[in-house]
Amino acid sequence: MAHATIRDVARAANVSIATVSRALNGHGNVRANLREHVQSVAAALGYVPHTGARSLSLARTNAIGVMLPDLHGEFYSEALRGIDAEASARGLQLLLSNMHGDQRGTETLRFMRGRVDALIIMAPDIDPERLLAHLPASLPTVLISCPDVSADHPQFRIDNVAAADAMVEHLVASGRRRIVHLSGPRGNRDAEERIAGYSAAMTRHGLSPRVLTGDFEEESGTAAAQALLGDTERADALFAANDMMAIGALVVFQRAGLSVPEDIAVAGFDDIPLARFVTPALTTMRVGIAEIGAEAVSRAAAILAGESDTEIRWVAPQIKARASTIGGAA
Amino acid sequence: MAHATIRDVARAANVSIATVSRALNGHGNVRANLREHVQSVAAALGYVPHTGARSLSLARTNAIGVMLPDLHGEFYSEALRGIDAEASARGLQLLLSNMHGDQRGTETLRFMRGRVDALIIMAPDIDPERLLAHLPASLPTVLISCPDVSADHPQFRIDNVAAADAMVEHLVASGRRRIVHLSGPRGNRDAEERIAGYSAAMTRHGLSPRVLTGDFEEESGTAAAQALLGDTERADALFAANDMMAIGALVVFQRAGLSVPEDIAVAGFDDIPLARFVTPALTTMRVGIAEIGAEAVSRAAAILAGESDTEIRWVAPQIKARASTIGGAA
DNA sequence: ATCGCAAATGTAACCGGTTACAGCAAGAGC
DNA sequence: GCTCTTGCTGTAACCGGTTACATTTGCGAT
Repeated sequence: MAHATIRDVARAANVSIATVSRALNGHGNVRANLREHVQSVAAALGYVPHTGARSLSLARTNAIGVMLPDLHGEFYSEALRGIDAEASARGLQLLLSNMHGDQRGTETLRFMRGRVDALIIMAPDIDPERLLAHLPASLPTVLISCPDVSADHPQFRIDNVAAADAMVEHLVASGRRRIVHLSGPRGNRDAEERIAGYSAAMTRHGLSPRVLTGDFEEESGTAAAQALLGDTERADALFAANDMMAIGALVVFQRAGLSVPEDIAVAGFDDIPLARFVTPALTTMRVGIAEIGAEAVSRAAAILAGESDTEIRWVAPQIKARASTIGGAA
Repeated sequence: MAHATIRDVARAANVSIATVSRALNGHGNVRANLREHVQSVAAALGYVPHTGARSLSLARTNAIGVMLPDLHGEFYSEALRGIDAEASARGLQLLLSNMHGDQRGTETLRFMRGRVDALIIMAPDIDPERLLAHLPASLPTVLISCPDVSADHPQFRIDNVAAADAMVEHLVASGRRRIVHLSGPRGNRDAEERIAGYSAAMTRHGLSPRVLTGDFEEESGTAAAQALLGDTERADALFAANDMMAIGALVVFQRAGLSVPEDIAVAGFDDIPLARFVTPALTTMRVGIAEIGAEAVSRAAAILAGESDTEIRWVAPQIKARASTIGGAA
């Protein structure tokens, strides 16, 4: 049996649809016993309002669209967790759409029009023109770690340059010299900035930068570590641009009989939950992506409430120095 | 500026809204050059169809509602990842709604009516009457690990009893006798069934069951391990009802100077990605929740395509014996 | 030029709600 | 008893699309 509509309720209760709407939405100007009658009829029919229709006439959906690259690995899952926590606290639903690496993904943004009140986009490796072309005109949109496409949108930007620089400082301070960087994919904003910060710090210390290119997946950490094992003069530190690559490398080093951090230090980036649990615990830069996600929802909600916000909010990652870089497992 | 509507396009192109609709949706019966004209006008105006309105008249949303307990910990994140992968492969969007432990969460199901074509519900600790009361009548709904409320819905059920039994067998086979079970919260279906399987196997071997009650969170693993450390005759194996509790306990044991698995074996349940990475790697039961999530989407899609499906599909977890229970770190 | 028919286009109803405005009844004030 | 308010209820327009059906157009055949 199909769902009952407001007209079915009106007919069964012998009132007009306007009255049903008012009675069920608590609009005050309905006689008390009539209101109760309508409510009981609605309950008896198992009436549930059609949210789609409702939001069409209200021009309000109580939903936020979320666009992420993918859900692989803990990083974006953590982001989504933070978004979700804040959204449900505010009674908002989430409409999810992942780009899965392919640039076509932006087109799914079109399908969000009319279904959401605001948008949260996290897309570090999207083509700027593409993003700009698909960015909806009349929808509050919070950008997290996206290319610079507009000064009109509230943004979160991670200070990758300073953070990567700080990580090199940490490694140099603990006596490392041959520090290799395993980067994320070219074209990814976070990846490029981390390379820049790494290179600047290396150069400042008179060390020569060496960058291997990875793709943020565990396997590319595995591959990079195997490559390093073959070197005649082996690196004494590997700084990976995210935690999963660092962990992939860590496992390979240990399996090859090297001890971490004595033979080689390993550091990551992001501080995903997993980082604390590997042995030795992984040194990394804490980004706090779940908190950023939650805050993004708050900013979107504030804009919906009428505030204006075009601020670029900078996030400064914090170093988490753990056993994978600081020797003497004291 | 507000978004352009189909009427704006029609006016600007000097045609009727019907023609615009047909031209943009590729309905064939539009003169070729008129179609192009309409398309260029639409592009010039930055017209994007209002998906909400579209799905109201089509009675089709191309979205699936997903209801999970929460996104804490990797288990449900993995489930969502599987669901998401299959959904985007099929061009479906996901509308997310978490219950966050409180039973009120089911009410958010109401807000899904009219917004989604089908529903996937994973709710091992929901009150059956509540679930039944809020289960929408006319929406394909796939249940994963839910209480028995209906024979009319496609379901996935995890064979927790057999799996917990098998884990006890594994521990007994490796010489353990004082095997303690750290359960999930009372009222949670998975938790109760794992207790049952554990108890049955223990009794069969003439061993006395001992169950500590946890809540599936890491902290309750920590607490349980601390409690066990105080025992005079200490347990020689801890079988936790999920991986996070097992890992919490593992850390405490090691910090207290015990060696795992020599002094005490530790086993979990779920095989979350993290389980492979702790040291020693965690023995666990692989549920394959991401695959289940993906399959749930496929079943929902099949029902939407007209198939009928009221099958209860049983999932048999596979044991992953790793170093946390099998001695001799060979 | 006229007719017939197929193809293209327009008109209007519909999806399921909300709400401005109109209508109506009852009570207050004279 | 009559008018004026006040407050409840109903009618109908609207949100932005789709599409059945009616109408117009274009073209070939006569």
